[in-house]
Amino acid sequence: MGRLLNYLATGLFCCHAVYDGAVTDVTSTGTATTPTKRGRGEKSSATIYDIAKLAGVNPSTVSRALSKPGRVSAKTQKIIEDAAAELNYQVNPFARALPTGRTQTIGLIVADITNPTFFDIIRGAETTGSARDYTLVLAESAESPETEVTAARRLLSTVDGLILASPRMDDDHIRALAADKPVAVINREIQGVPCVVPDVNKGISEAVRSLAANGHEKLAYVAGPKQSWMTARRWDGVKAAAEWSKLSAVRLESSKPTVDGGRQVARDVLDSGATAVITYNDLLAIGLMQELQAGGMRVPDQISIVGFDDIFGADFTTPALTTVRSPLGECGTRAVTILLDMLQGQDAPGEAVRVETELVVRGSSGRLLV
Amino acid sequence: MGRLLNYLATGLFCCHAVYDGAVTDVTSTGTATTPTKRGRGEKSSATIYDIAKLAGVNPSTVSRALSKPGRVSAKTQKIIEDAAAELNYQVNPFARALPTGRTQTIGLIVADITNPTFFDIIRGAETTGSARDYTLVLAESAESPETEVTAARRLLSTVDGLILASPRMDDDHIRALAADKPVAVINREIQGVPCVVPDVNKGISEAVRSLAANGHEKLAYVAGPKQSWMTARRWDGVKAAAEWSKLSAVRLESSKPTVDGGRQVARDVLDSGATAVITYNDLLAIGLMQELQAGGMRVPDQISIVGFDDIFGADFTTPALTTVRSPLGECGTRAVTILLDMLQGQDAPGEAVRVETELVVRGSSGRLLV
DNA sequence: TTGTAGGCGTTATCAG
DNA sequence: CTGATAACGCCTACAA
Repeated sequence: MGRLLNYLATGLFCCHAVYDGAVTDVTSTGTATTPTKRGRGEKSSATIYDIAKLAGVNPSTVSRALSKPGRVSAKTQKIIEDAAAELNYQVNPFARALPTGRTQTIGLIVADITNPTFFDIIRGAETTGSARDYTLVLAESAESPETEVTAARRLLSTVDGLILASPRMDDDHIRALAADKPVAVINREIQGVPCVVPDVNKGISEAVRSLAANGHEKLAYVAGPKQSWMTARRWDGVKAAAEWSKLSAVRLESSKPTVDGGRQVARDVLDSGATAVITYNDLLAIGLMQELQAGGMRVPDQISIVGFDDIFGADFTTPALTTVRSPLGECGTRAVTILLDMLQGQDAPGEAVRVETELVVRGSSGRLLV
Repeated sequence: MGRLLNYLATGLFCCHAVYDGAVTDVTSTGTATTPTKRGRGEKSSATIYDIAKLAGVNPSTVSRALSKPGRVSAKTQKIIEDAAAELNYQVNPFARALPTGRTQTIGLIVADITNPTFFDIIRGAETTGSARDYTLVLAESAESPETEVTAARRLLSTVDGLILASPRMDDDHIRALAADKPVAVINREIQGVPCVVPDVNKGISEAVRSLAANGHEKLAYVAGPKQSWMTARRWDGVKAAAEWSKLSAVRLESSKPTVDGGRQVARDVLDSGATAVITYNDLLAIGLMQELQAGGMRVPDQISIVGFDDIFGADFTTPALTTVRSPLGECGTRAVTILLDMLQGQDAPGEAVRVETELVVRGSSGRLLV
């Protein structure tokens, strides 16, 4: 029954009119040597056949003129363009995609649309994509590896290339996708697949050094989701930098990488005795800070907090959040660029593209006032 | 030259292999009565022809079995499904879209991806869309009416329905789009087009009443972009509520509806002598609050600030922002629902769908301490 | 340079 | 219930 309604609904589409007409035509002409659809008063978009008729040339010539200018005499070119303009012709992307395989779209899959981390990536991708005339198709995996593969497979068949932001599925799945069509990965490094990865080391060592310089000796790292490739990288970075700066570092787990998760981990942070905390992301940092402040702690006098990413809103807090900024927007941009370059035949970059992270010092970190 | 590269790039696509083979086939068979593409070892997705061959039935039967189950005998149905599974068949959405007109996608155009207001809308739309098996296609208009029409036209030809969030183009353009395909508008009301609009009155009157109850007598409204339909509605609401509560209300202009714009308008706010401010959106409120606090004002003791929307991060500030919440996510959801219902043949709702706004009292508003 | 004639994968019509 | 077969709109060898 849903089906029926579904079917009737096509009445809303312009092309339905075509059908009605086409049927009549066929019964009368038999062999449709003249695929001419005559004017159904409506707006139902014009085809290259309409243009051809109006310009007095063959449809194929129209196709050539419109898709690869230069393969047609300047004169007919103009005639055709004028006709196209007059009918305000628009290519039918689907019809073009069929023989061509190209859709002028790129897909982006994010783990969680709710997470502001991805906002910048989305924006970066949309902006640089549409600058090169590509449309962005968005999907979310809801942090589930399974949903992610499904969504990826579905998308992959409709787009020219796919971007996976912080993917949760395993490496092999990703490689399988990449074997089909150009794929770029953000926030994770996978051999043989083009990746854009913030290089956490610079930012982290800046952060740890700054903390050490401010008299901190005991550091805690609040980790993110276990499946996250990044949470491990960041912890590695923190460990290494701490060692180098002769700080002790302890790793704490969070239930989820959100403001709420941050609140919940406050107890553990306190118990750990650390005077400085670096969190897996800004959300955790913000939640943690709120909870600690609510408990009477003074930030940064008694405890310093450093977040990660510099998401939208990180500077809304009081004190504003010190954080290791990942150029998320740039990641989106770079990923799209890589994809489009591959689409033009260029090789994928041999190894992961690294974008710099940097410490953004704001109010939530500073000297320890015993 | 870019063209050439472009062309070569198709080698990356699975379907290129089909071409190579097809060409060979044609030269040998002449009339392609057997459109059979034989196995090109690759993964290049299977077609209903492959299934048909494997199942020993006609392609058209496969099509029926797969698209509208029930029009085929239970037995063959199963055979076909098994075959499809074995070849892990996936429909080609483009091929399907061509005769059908349906693409299983809906488009969403936002004025500014940068603006967190839209994040919730995007999320709501993506979520409820994909729950009903629709994919979201995203585009931005960069606040420009022209870009918006262009993007809209381009999108419209590729999607089943279109959502316009806070559109900047004029009513007639929108009606024209709506005449072609189902269109839903968020944050603006247009006769004859399905709209989802937060009903500001409830939230605003709550806000103004609360302000009045706290001893405020002079109110300022910081307006948003001139082209924004909403900025006018909100000002209307504020004026009316103020009158009702016997407050004086003055309208101030902002340069842009951002944190920065909020900072810049601080001077005017001070000069106005108002002790309470309602801003067009949260961003303005946050910027304004930061600037006032930087200048030594105490919020809310000396001045109360009320934002609009309750965007992500509105509660990161100190004091947390009091704001009139618009259920943006719900707007996205509702818009998609309307669209999909229309796609199923239901009528568009006769008049604008109103979603409730409500005052969220947090720390930035309160009693005036002279 | 332009016209001719398939074919891309699906759906839909019309016989059987 | 199932098989042919013609569209859908566009692209591209190949021939003229």
